[in-house]
Amino acid sequence: MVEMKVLTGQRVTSQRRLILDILRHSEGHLDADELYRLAKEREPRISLATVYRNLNLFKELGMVEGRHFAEEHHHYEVKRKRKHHHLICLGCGRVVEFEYPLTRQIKEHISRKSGFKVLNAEVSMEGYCERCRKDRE
Amino acid sequence: MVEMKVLTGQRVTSQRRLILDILRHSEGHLDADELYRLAKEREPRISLATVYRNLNLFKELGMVEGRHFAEEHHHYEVKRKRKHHHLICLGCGRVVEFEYPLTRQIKEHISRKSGFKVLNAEVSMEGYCERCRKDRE
DNA sequence: GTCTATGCAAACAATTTGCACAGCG
DNA sequence: CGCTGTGCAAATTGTTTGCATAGAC
Repeated sequence: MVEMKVLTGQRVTSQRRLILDILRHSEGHLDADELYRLAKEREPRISLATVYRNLNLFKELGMVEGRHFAEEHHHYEVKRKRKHHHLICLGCGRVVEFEYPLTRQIKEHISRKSGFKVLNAEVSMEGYCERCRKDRE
Repeated sequence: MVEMKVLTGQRVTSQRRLILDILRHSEGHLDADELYRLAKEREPRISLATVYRNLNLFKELGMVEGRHFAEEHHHYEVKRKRKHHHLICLGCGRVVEFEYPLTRQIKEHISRKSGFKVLNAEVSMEGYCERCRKDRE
């Protein structure tokens, strides 16, 4: 199982396969509880503790990232190769991803000014999505 | 008291003055607990509930913003006029602010592509600060 | 004096942990 | 068949709430 390559040393259990599978097919933005709900549909005996334990494991292994968006949105997403940013709708809470090459120049500028070694840069934008914008009129 | 102007309708209590004062003099990045600790130094009878209640009040009034940085950093900061971004040190957790004019072009580009009405854009970068970088060698 | 804000303790919500058993390797 | 992962329930942590009293206006 190719996707399990990262689990070296760790055991590949049905629960772990299930959790990863859900994350992979979920457009990437789920909180622990939604994930638990979805997992129970397929495997009713799974426990919430297992979901948390494995999310933490996957984070440590670098397969999954936790994100804390503005107020009350703790999400998890599978790491992908292409770096992407986030758009958060203030109306419905929906999170949309977008790609944008955050220019090397910005990072270099900041590194120079701050003394930080910048590894990672992420933009998040807030606003209203098309649907919510219409609803607000 | 000029700084209290925003508290229209609300009462100006010693606790509220204290909390705002601490936030204002703290370089802006504190979590609820640190704030509580600092407040108790000056006013030992203050309660944690009061800290939370007032942080929420200040947020509603738009005087203070809550931020959730990568893993386990729920901070509050007083809103200032100049828009700024954040640099988070993966070593020591320190948060440093920087200014950078996030060009209107980026926002417009995104708005067009996504249908979102973008109100707000923020960059956060992760890396290692000068000190931690040296420690890691 | 009235009515909002506070302290305290109890309630809640989200996440973590201890233990005995299940099941991967 | 040994040892890691799981389910369950209890523990912990972060935040909110109800109630009687203090104190701003």
